[in-house]
Order: sequence, then structure tokens, then C-alpha cells
Amino acid sequence: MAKETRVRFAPSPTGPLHMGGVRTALYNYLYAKKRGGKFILRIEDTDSQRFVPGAEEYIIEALEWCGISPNEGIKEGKIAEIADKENPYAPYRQSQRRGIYRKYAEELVDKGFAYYAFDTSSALDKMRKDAEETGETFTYNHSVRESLDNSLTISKEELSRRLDESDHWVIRFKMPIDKIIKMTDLIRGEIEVNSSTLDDKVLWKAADELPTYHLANVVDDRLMEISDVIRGEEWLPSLPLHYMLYEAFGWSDIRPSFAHLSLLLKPDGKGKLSKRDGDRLGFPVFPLEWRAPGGEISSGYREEGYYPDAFINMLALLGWNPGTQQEIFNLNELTEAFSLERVVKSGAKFNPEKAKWFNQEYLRQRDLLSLAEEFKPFLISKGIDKNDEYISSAVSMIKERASFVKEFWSLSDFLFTAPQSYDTAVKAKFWKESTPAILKEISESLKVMENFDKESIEQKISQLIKENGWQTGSVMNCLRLLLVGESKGPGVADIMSLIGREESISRVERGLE
RNA sequence: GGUCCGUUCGUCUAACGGUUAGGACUCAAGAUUUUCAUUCUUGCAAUAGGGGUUCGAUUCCCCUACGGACUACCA
Repeated sequence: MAKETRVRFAPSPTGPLHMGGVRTALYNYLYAKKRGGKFILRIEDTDSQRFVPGAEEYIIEALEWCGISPNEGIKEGKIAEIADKENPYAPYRQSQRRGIYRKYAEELVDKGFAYYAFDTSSALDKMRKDAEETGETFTYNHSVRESLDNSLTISKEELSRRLDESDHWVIRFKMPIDKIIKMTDLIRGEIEVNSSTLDDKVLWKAADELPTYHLANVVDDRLMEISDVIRGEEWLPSLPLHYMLYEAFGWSDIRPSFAHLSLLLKPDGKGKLSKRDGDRLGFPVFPLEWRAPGGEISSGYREEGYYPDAFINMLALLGWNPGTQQEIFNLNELTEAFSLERVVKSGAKFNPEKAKWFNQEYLRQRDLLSLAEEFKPFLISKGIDKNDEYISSAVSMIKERASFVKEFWSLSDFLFTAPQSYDTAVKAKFWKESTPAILKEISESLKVMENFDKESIEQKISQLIKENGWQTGSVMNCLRLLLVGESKGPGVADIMSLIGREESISRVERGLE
């Protein structure tokens, strides 16, 4: 029987989740759902220095807004801390699992795959600096480990004495020499690395009694029975180390599969998309607005007016494609269509224009009543009180023109309030000496019309134009000018029928003055 | 510097050795429209370079160039 698919998203709570992280979470989610498996959230907070308050809550809220909440790791909106049926591997926060890692690190020492090291960080820094000055690079590996301050160079007695007397020591992995490590990546295929090029990574720190990423990650993936690891490309260089760790623990045959996702790149210039790019280039890089403890605010897709479905759809297509021409997918359709085989190997430059286009597509799919409901808060803030039917009609006239609901007001203000000023360019182009008399006549005719619906108005005006031999362009544009104030908007008859006879006539008469 | 990954229109991408190299976004032009927008039609625009392998390479191999990631007691 095939093993259950269990994937995890394992962010570090060092700040808000950015859109690259959301994409990684999304691919994990889709992969798990497609295979009827579990999508797990684990918080990797083994760096006690970089913890940012609020980041964890932000991550949970962001995933929820996107509609890709994990089905394991969360209890009542918070990280699960106590094991139960839904969350059998709790706690899901690594700082609360600290007790379990030390014995794994020591197991590796016992088996000869790791060793204790006492070098101080200042001593290591100095060696790095010295090497740099001579144009070399200092690497803590097989070439130097025998000459540094660690358990490979001291006696057993001295070792236990020093272990007891201070906590300024770490456990390092003893990377083997000249071993060809053969790895498989689900997206990139076979990869080979010679172990001699790798260094002796720290696995566990006595100072804070915490593991580093590598140890915690491998141990927890094993303990939580993760079947597939889907993570960012920045982890590809440490894949050989992780392979060696699985081997050292004797877990090679139950090692998860790995897939490394290419990075999201800046729209302009070079390099990966970073937190700064958003506000520099005028688009959000975060799903939700983020208020840093320091007070700095970064914009979010939610607050900018994006629909979560549109955001997710856009993100899914950034580095993956279905192999068909289809571009619009809801979450279920994405789940159905997704496969790691169709994930693109190269990095994707993010394109804000296309993101807007996605939102426009989703906005168009929405029904009038929902859009009217979304528009209401904007109207209320302008002090406007209209019923749902009226707002829906207004929305029906302008929804094709907008990418966001927040654009509705500037697109439809004249449907709610009379113009305050008139565009002089339009006036210069169409306004003639005869215009006031003509508009007066139209206005008088409107007063005595039986029905004031769109068709009747259209008929009446074109009839007048025909009978009197007026110029259509001039008349219609001037009429529009008095109703709207400028050269924009839906058909003149549409506007008049919505705002009503009285308001239409009053705008024309007021404009004539 | 070293290790690893990558490279098709400006951008996102399709083409699992044989296509006039396709689609989408953007941009431009035209048509429709009383305006703006929508819509429709059309257009601009790409296989990084050089060697192989092959009857035939975007596709397979090698080199070069370029880009990226990593190179912490951070993740």
C-alpha cells in the first residue's frame, strides 16, 4: 500500500510571509490535496534571536485568507501545542520541541557522524577574515577540522570536563571526504555533489539548547512522517547535507522525496523578490498588510482590493502551467490540474500588470449584488445612501471598466452626485452658440415624456436630433458634459434613466446657467 | 572565489527530435460606440553564443557567456 502523502509548510516566524512563501505553501497544499494527503504547518523558530512578534499569527491568517489552511498543526486558530487526534505530532512549534533534538545530535556523535566543537564565534570570524585577506575562503571541513578546537583533537577526559564547565559548544556534522552524493529532485532530476566540497554544519547549540535548521528539519520531517518535501530553491545547496543526515540516522530508505521550487524574481533588474521591492515598485509583496513592531507598514494584496482567488490563481501560474491554454482556475480546478512535473525550473519574474488582469477577470465573474455589497462601504464614506437596486444598476454600468472595486467610485461618482465642474476641453470642442437653446429644448421634452426609461429617452433624443437636423456628436457630448462633467461613462440614456427625470433635468438646467 | 541550479517574445509560458516556434499580459493599429471603457480583428516581438550527435535540433551532449541561490552557532 502506498504511503499517505504528508507535506509540510515550515516557515520561520521572522516576519510576514511574502508571496514567494505563499506560493510554496500553495504548491504544498495542491500536491497534498490532489493526492488525498495532509498539509501540515510547522513553525521553525529555532533562531531565538530573530523571532518577530505577530509573525506566527500573520502566517496563519494569511494562509486562511488564501483559502489554503493546513489540516494539521493548527488548533483553534493557533499553532497546536498539545497532541490530540487532529494534531498527533504536536507541538508544531520547534522551540517547544527542543527537548527531543539533543539526543538525535548525540546519537550522531556516538555513531561517529558528528563531534563536539568549542571554537568561539569570534575565533571563527577571525579565521574567516584572515582567509579573506589572503584571497582564500575559510571552510570548517575535513581540511581543517583536525587542527581546530573540537572533540577530534582532545582527550576523552578533557572533553567531558569542558562539556561540563561551559555551554559554549556545538555539535557539528562530520562531513565525509570524497563521497559522491547522488540525489533526486522531483523537478530537476538527478543531482550529484562531492561531499568534500561541503562543510561541517552545526547541528546543535549548547548555548540556547536548540538545534539548527538542518537537524530540526530532518528530525521533524521524520518524526512527523513527511512523505514529500516541497520547498524553495534556496535549500537546494543543503540537500546533500540532509541526505547525509538521513543516511547517518539510518533513515535512507524512508527518506522523503524532495522538490525545490525556483525563486520569484524582482519585476525589474535582478535578484529575488524582496520585501523592499513592493513599496519601491508600487505593488504588494505580502498577502496581508503588515505592521512591523517598529511601526513600518507594508501593503498587502487583501488591503489593495485583490480577491484571494485571483491572488492564488496568479501565484499558481507563476512557475507552473497546466499544459493547456486555460489560465483561470479556482482552487478546486487548480488542485485537479496540479502536478510537480509541470513546475517550471527557472525563476519567474513577477509581473504586477498580470496580477491586476487576474483580479479584473475575477471581478467580472462576480454577480451584481455581491459587487454592490462590496461597493457600499465606499459610498457610505462619501455620505451616499442609495438602495441595493440602485447600486446594482450603477455597478452593472461600470463593472467592465474596473479591475478593483475601489475603482468604482471614480468610475461612477456622477451616478450618485451632480458634477461640481465641467471639463473645459470638452466644452471647447463641442459647445456651440446654438447649444444652450438645443439643450433647453431637450430638457423641456424630457419633462413631458410618459416613460422615463432608457429606450424612451434614446428614442426621444434621436427623434429631436433628426427633426431639427442637429449634429449628433455635438448635442450628445454637451448633454453628457452637463450630466457627468466630463467625457466619460456609460451611455447618456443609461445615465439619465438611472439618476431619474428630476435629477437629469436639474443637472441640465443647472449646467446651462 | 568555490559548489549547485538555471537560460524560448519586454514579462509569464507552450512546443516530451520534424510546427509558418503557439497562447496570455503589456504595447500599437483598425472596427464598433454620442464620450470613456468594454468587445472584436490585426499587428509588433523570442529559441544567449559556439561546437558536436542526427537525415533533421528549441528539444540530447560539451564548452563559453549571462543570471540566480548557497557558502553563519539564520532559516
